Amino acid sequence: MNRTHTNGELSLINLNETVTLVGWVSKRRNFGSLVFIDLRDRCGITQLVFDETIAEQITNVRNEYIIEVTGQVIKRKEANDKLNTGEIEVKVSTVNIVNTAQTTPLIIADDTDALEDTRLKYRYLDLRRPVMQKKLIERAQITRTMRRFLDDEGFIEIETPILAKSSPEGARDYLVPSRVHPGEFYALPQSPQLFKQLLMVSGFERYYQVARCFRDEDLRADRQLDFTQVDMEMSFLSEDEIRDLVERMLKKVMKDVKNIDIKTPFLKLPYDDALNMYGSDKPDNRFDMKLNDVTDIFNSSNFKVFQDVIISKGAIKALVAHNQSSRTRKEVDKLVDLAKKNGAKGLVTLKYDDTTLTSSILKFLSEEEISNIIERLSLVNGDLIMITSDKWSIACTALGALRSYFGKELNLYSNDDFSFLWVTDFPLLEYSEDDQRFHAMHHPFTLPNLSKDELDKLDSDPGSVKACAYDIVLNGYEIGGGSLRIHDQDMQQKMFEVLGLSDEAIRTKFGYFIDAFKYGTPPHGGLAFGLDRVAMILTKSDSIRDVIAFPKNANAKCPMSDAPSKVDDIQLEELHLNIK
RNA sequence: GGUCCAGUGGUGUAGCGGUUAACAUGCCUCCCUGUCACGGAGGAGAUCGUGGGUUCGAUUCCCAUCUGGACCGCCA
Repeated sequence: MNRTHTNGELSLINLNETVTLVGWVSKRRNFGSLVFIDLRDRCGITQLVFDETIAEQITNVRNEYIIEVTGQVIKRKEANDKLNTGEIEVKVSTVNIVNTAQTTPLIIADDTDALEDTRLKYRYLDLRRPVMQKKLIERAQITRTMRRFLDDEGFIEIETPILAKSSPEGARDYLVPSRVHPGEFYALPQSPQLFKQLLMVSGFERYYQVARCFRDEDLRADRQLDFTQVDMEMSFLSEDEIRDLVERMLKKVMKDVKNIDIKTPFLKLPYDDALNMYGSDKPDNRFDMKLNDVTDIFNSSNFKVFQDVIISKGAIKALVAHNQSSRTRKEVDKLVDLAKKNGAKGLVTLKYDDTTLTSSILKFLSEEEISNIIERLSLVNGDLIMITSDKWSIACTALGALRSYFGKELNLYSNDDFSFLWVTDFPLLEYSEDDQRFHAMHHPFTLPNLSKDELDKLDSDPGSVKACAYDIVLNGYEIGGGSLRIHDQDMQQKMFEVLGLSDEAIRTKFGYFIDAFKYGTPPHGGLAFGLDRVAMILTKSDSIRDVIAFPKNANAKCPMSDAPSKVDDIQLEELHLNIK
């Protein structure tokens, strides 16, 4: 096609030029012998004018037809300042209908009224909407900027296998049956973790990959079955050096993609502080409203609930919401439900009006406790106080959920703000009541923050050991995480033991990995970004699905292609599979 | 696995024991030379997700089921 311009670029500079445009008919406005058509392509919209000499030729043209037109660029009588091309229009002299279109099941416009289910079923039409195109284009800009930055910093882009070995620690694996080896399976990678560490053993020093990863777990607004990580690994760098490099990369991304200058270095918040202050290991610090610890106030409380927690060495945490004391019983009950949903056994609420505390539990509290609360929480009239008591981490996260709720409900932050921070000093291990053993909080290759002669702490008090691990958080989302890795084979062996893996299990699952460490493994570490989440936040989308071209729905299905689907018996037979 | 919410013309919603099932938009026909969410006149289009129950009567109430969404569990 001989188009001379896209639909987003013509302006008064092109006045009187003869141009040829192609595109989709976005809208037609008919005045009988005078017709306007908004012609759309990925670059924008240009208004076409058909006068009485040619209007007849397009009487059958409908929305989403593709037409090719040639005409003269003329100045509009009245400009449309909503369009880049709003000062001009093209007076059409010849028109060619390139293709017709049925009426679309959804309106191809930014403010379509279709529900997401319909949009996903006709995703190819949904993606025609300029707003969706902008999101995917912005995502591509993010990836491009990251690639360029990493290339410039001496990173090598290396692809690792999609068909890999199953290592059932962590998320559930997607399995792929082997035709050649009956009864054996590949696993799709949850991340390229082991491969990238082996690339460090190989001596590439700096690796990255825009890697597809797969986890067979239930979906959420910010979680898909297959997703993309910008995966990086580096040798001979300290934690601080890695974080510095990542900060420079994000600074460049924010500048190139959003034209926003962000401040570096980012705030570094140890895990314990994040939980204590924000009730989350991925705090949104665009607004303040911090949690308060009030455990000591109730050290000798007569209130049974608090007593029990004191005895079991739990914590009592309080959250204060200003100007919320007028909430109705029903509204407060909603808050209690929200706290319970997030792990709390209950929630005590108090109101502070006319310099007086009121609450259903007031009768259990001493004068001293009451005055201590007022002082500790610096209460002012109109405050609503929420207190919960439990195991430290549960008390924190339950109130953290309430904090998030208020942040959103009361518009305590602006969506134009982008607040990055690091969460550091994660616990190395967390105890699983279900399995009666410790699990790696990050993964089993994370370097414990211990000197070599402190290693016995892994046996004596494993829960207290911190990891050389760090998450990068943006506006309350974990957008990336990483760690220094174990590079010493004895240490790695020790880790596996602590995690309760038998020698045999270690051998079959990670034998090749352990072996590699015998041949001179450099100190190394890295980080992986959740590209989808980064794109979601930067494009101000509500769901990760908006920045993925063809996502699955919450039920792990593709409404468009209907995947997953049944397969032929012959295929199953070839794969030596029987479906029960 | 669990909790909550929603299924009504193509699309998005209203109605919530008796309605000619309403509105917006889209679609079709006609009129219109300055619109850009064009305007005007007319028209077609819905077994109210499915199955059962209560009732003289169910789109409306109840139960089950299916579908979709949010969240919890889960996501090293």
